[in-house]
Amino acid sequence: MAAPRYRRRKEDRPQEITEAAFSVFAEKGYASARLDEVARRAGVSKGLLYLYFNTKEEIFKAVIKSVVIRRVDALLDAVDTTELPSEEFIRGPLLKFMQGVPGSPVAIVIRLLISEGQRHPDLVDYYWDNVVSKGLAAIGGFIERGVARGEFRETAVSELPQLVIAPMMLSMIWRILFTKRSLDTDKLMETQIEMILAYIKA
Amino acid sequence: MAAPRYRRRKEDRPQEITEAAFSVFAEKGYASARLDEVARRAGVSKGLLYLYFNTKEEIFKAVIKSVVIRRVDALLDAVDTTELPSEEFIRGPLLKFMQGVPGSPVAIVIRLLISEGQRHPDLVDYYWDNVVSKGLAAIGGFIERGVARGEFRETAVSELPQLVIAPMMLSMIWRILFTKRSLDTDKLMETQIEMILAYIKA
DNA sequence: ATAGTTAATGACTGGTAAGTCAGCAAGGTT
DNA sequence: AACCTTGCTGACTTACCAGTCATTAACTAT
Repeated sequence: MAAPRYRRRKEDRPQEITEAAFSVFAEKGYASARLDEVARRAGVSKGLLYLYFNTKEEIFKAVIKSVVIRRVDALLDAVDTTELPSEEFIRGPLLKFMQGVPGSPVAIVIRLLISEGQRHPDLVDYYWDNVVSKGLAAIGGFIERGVARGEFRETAVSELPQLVIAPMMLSMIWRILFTKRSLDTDKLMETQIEMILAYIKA
Repeated sequence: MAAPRYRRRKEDRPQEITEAAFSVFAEKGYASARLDEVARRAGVSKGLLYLYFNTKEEIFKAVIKSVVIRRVDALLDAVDTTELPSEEFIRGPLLKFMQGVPGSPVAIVIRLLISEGQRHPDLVDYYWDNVVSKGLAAIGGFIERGVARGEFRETAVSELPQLVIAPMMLSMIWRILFTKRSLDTDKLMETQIEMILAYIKA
């Protein structure tokens, strides 16, 4: 007896589709991504996509959200529960976290958002609410905690946690555009951290 | 006698077309931009586009190049000819230049390159050669000059001029994605400059 | 004026890809 | 085994848009 031509796996399909879609969007961007290609990589027919999602845009949003949902909480928890002095936490776990971002799926999401954000403002809001605002608040709050403890002095950095992540952003863009040209992105971020610490230390 | 339906203006057309195309690409991105719309905004027929350019891609490249060609040289000249001490030049003209970038067409070009760069590597090379490598070399060389003069000490910053422009990159991305959320991008860049100067001053 | 040159038009074509749907078959039910 | 439900298929439809080209008309030269 022949193997069945397909298996019914209702539970697994959505994730398989979003994973395939992520890889296609990552390579092609939203507009140039072909749903036929998504279906092919997911090992299903194109029609099946439309049983789980209504439009290409809906697939896109599901992809973004599926990537965002993971990860961020790890950092937030660490910030809340760490026993380390502020300076050591910043030099250690925070720096390591930042250094991991440019090579992670988050970088691809950022690129997709930069490209398509204007036409999907609700997605941008979602990303803001779940990643950016939380992340910045965590870093900012952490610095303020250091100030309250007398470890740091009061500087503009308290209100500009973006300074901490700026080299991370540049590293992401660099990798997207200038893979060929070498740049020690780890050292870039490390140096920024050293500079900030030297600047704010009491 | 009736006004003519159109005027023949061979000299002006290419620029008019690239300006119209820039505005459409800025709003829609490359893939979603419609050449009918470009023609409409340029006040010409679609067929005319193809008398001056062979493909949509060629128009895109002309747009990028037309924006890049301007501007950069101003900074480079200033770097070469300034009489100011390094620290004052960095605090003054260099900071002002950087603060102007996120609101300029350069920011839109960056967005287009982030979106489309993977499929137009020659454009990325062009941008690298004419903007990024020159700009970074100028900043890096300027810092090294300060070191040579004894104004600055030797630090990792000499090999990482990207640190200077990182907040500028973040500011561009911020404006693209999070226009609604306020951020004092001028102060962000200013603080970074202060921090770097404090860090590298002899 | 007249003829010649070429900038410019706009209806058309061909290819492409999102989205549809009638039928099929996997797997459960009795 | 016969029947039913529904996950799944893939050929099809429809709309759109980059790129074409036969035609028109603005300008030039004589």
